[in-house]
Amino acid sequence: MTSNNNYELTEAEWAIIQVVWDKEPCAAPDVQESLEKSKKWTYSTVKTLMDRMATKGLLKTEKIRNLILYRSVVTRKQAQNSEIMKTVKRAFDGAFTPMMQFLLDNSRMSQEQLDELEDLIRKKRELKVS
Amino acid sequence: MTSNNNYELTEAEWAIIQVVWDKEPCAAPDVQESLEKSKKWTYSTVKTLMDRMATKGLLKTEKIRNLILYRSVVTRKQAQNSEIMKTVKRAFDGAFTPMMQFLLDNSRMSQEQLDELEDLIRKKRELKVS
DNA sequence: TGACATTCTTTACAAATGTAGAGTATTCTT
DNA sequence: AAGAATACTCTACATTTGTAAAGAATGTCA
Repeated sequence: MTSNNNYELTEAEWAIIQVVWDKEPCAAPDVQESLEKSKKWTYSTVKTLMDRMATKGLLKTEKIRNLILYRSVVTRKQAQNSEIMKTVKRAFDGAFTPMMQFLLDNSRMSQEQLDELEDLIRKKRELKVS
Repeated sequence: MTSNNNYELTEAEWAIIQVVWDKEPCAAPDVQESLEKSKKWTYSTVKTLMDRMATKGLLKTEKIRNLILYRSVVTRKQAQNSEIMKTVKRAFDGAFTPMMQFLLDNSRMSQEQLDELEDLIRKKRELKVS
């Protein structure tokens, strides 16, 4: 596993790939429409972004007649992971626990969310033991 | 509290401000020396970055004779917070718990770290109750 | 006071990112 | 088949980010 496990997406790329994950395979006009509300990008803009993403290897394409279908290459999980890694490296000197701590200290979480979290920890523990 | 609670730093800016937090007030040559090992930036580069940061309001300056002292304007905590916010918004649709879950699932944490975490949760609970 | 050292200022330039217009090719519809 | 609609390609341009050279200003020391 010496693969390049790093997939950094820009802000705009995040917006795009979210839609792709949701609807792939999909064409550029689809994506443009989906984002019409939130971003106000023209077709041109979306298409340019998507093609750049394909060049970068974030998306792959398949041409069917006059239509180009896009699919994701990186999974949501991979992208999330890269994003978190970037943050923990930049802002927490690479240390996870301080980052978690920060999250706990600074996010207002409901009783239920705290329960959930404890549960997750418990499960993680069990995995470790077995 | 309608203040602009958003301080996004670039990669390079993170490197710089970490040093500033450590040694402020400090001058550009100091920072350059501190980063000599990790980054291989020339004085020019560092100085340019710092001045841009001052323009953006990330740092402030005070001129003493021929020396310009820099200080941080945003605290580490603020910057960390912005960084995390960015990630949670981009990659987790703004939802904290899924992000935590992701962290738990995907980071290998030691037994001790899990203990620590549980402890933090407990403390958080107590705060809520009281 | 002249030479050296230090720090600053100005300017520049390439790559990445965000944004999109104009024109072309293809397909559909009547 | 011609016009309308759709999707694509090519080109462009401003801003931000990373990186730094060249030269001016200031301070220091013999």
